[in-house]
Amino acid sequence: MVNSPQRPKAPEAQARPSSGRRRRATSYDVARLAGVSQSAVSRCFKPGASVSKAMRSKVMRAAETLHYRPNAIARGLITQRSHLIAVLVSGRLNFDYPEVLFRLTEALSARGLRVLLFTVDSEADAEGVIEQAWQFQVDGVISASHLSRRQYETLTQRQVPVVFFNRYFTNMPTDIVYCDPARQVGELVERLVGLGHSRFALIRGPKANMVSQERERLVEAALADQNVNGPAAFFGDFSYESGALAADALLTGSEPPTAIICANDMMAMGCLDQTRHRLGRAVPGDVSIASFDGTHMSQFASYEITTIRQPIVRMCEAAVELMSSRAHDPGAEREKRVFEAQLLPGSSIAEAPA
Amino acid sequence: MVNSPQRPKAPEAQARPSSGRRRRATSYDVARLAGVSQSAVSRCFKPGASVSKAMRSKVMRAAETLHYRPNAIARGLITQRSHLIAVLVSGRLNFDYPEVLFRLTEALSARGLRVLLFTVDSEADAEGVIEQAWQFQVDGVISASHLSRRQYETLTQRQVPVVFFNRYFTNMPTDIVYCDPARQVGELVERLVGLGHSRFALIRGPKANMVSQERERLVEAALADQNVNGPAAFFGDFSYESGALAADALLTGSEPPTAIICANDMMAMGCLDQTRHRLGRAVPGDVSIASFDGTHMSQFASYEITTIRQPIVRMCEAAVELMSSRAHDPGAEREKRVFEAQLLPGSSIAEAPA
DNA sequence: CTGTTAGCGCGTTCAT
DNA sequence: ATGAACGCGCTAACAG
Repeated sequence: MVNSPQRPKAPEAQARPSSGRRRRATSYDVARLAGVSQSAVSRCFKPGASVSKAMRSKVMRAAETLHYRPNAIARGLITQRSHLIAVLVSGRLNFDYPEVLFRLTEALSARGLRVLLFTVDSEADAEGVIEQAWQFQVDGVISASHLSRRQYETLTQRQVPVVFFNRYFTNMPTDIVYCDPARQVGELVERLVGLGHSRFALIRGPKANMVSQERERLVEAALADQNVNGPAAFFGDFSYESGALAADALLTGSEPPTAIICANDMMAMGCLDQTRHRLGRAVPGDVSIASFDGTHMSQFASYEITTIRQPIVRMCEAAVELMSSRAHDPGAEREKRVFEAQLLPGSSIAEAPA
Repeated sequence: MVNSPQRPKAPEAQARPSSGRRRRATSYDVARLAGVSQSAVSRCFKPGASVSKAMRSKVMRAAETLHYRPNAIARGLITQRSHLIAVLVSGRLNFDYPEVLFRLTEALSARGLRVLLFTVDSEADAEGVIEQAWQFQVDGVISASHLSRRQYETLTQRQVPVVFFNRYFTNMPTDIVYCDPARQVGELVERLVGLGHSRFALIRGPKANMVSQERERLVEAALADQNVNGPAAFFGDFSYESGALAADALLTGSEPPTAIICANDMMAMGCLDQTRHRLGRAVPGDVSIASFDGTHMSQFASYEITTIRQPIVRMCEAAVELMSSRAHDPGAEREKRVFEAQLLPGSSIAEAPA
C-alpha cells in the first residue's frame, strides 16, 4: 500500500483534481498512468540507461500528458550532485566588465551546470555567501571576487572545488585561470618610452585587489627595465569617477606626467574624459593614456584606448572546464591555466609633448 | 536501529573518520553527538521553534564542532520551497545595462532568496530555460528577457509565479514592474521642437522587442501631438555598433534629420560617436541626440546624453517584493507596478542648425 | 529488461 | 519541551 498513504496535509489536492491548485506530477504519477514501476520511469530519464523501446514510449507518453519533469532537487539529494555552481562576482566587476559573468554563464550552461549567482563586495559578504553556497550543496565555486585565505580553506576542507578567476594566493596552490600581461606591459612601456615619455603615472585599483597589485608590479618593473623613473601613483577604486579624480590630482601639480597607465579600462575612461573635457588638455597630444582589460567600451570611438586585452571568452571556458574536471576528480593536483594577453593599440597614446 | 544501517556504498566513510574524504555532517550526526533526537536538531535551526535553552546550547555546540549547516536542498524537498528564483536576462541587457541584474540580485539576497541565473537570447533559449527552472523547483521567475505567451502560460499553469520586468503582453494580466516614460517623451519632444527641430529620426531596437515598440509608439505620438512629421526610422539591435550604422544611414541621405532619438543609450552612444568622429558633424551643433535608459555610461563626459532614466533601484526592489507576495499568495490578483521616468538633461541636444 | 527495496537529509505531525 | 515515525521525489542496488 505504498502508493496510497493518507494525505492529512492537503486533502483538497485529491478532492478537486481539476482545480488550479494541483501539485506537480511525480515519477509515481507517471508510473501509475503508464502502468509500470516508478524506477522504470526514473530510468527513462537517465541518459545511459537500458530500457526497451516499448517501455520508453509508454513512459514518455504518460510523462507528456502529465507534463512530468524529474525533480532536480530530489535527484541532487540522492546523487550528491546538485549541478549548481556558485559564481561570485563583485558589483564593480559586473558593472565594468559584464562580459565575464555572461561568458561564464554561457560556458556553464553548455555543460549542463546552473549558475547560482552571488555578488560579494566585502570579506563579510563573502562569509555569508560561502555559507549559502554550502547550504545549497553547490558542486563548486568560481570566484572572480575577493575571497580570504581562510574562506578558501573552509571550502576546500568541505570538499567544494574552488576555481579562481584572475585571483590567487601566494604560496598556496589553487585551481586558477589567469591572464598574464607581463609581456604586453613590457611592450607598452617600451613603446611609450620610444615615444619620448619619461614622466609616468599609475592609477591603481583598490589597495587590497590582487589584479591591481599585479598590474602595478608589472608596470613598475617595466619602467625600471627602461631606466625610467618610477610612476607617480594614485589609488582609485576601478570606477570611472575615481579615474577622473586621479586625473585631477595627477595633472594639476608641477611636472605632471605625460603618460598615465590605469589599472583598468573604466578608470582610463574617467581619466581620459576628465583630462580632455574638464582640464582641457589633449589626449593623446598632451597626455597619453593606456590601461588594462580590453573591454568593449574602451574601444568606442570616443575613447579608443590603448589597452591590454584579456582573452575573456577562452578564460571563461577554461574556468568551467577546470571546474568540471575537479568535480570528477577532487583529489587531483591544483592546476593553473595562464593565458597570454594582447596589446590592443588605440589612439590614446602618441609622442610625448615637447 | 534506524541510526546504524549498513552502508554498503561508502564503507570507508566510517572506516577512516579523519580521512580527507569525509562526508558532510547531517542533522543525525549532530543529534548523536549532542545526545538528542534528530528532530530536536531540526527545531533548533528553525527560527520560530520552541526549544529549551539547555537543548539549544547543546545542539549548537555539537553543530559547531561538526561544522553543520542544514541542507537547503533537502529542506526544499520537504517544504516545497526552494528559495531559488530564476532570473532571466538577455545577453544584451546585461551587457548594456548590468545594473539591472546587480540590483535584482541584491534585492533578492536581502529577502533570503537565491538567484538562479539564466541568459536567454532567443525564444528557443527561453524554452530550455523554463524547463531547467522548473526542474530546479524555483519559487518564481523574474524575466527581464523575451518570453513567449505560451511559455508564460506554461509557467503559470505549473503554479510558478512570474514577474515581468519592463515586458508585458497586451490583453493578458501579468505581474509586472514597468517604467512608463510617456510624460518624459512628451517633454523631450516638446523641448526639441521648441529648439527648432522639425526633421526627426528614430533608431529603434529589435522589431520584436516590446520595450522598443513602446518607446517608438510614444515618440511617434508625441511628434504627432506637436504637429511634426513622423520620424525617419532605422532598426537597430540595441548595440553600440547598430547605433553607428544607423547614424551612417540616416545622416548621409538628403534632408538628414536634425534630431535623433534612440531606443536605448547604447545605440545613442554609437550614433553620437559615429556622427561626431566619423561623419565629422557636431553634436549637438548639427545633430541633437537623445535616448532612453539613463545608464551610468550615458552620463560620461564624452557623451552626456539627454536621456530618459528609469528608476532601476526602486524597480528592482518592487520586482522582488512582488515576487515575494506572489510566493505567499499565488492566487492573488495580478499586479502592475508602474514607475515614473525622469528626463535627464545632457549636452547632446541644442538648437536646430539654421 | 523490469520491479522491489532502501535510503539521500530534512521538516513535521503525533504522542508523551 | 522532546522523541518516534513518516515521507518529500528521486536514484541505485539487487533479484528475478
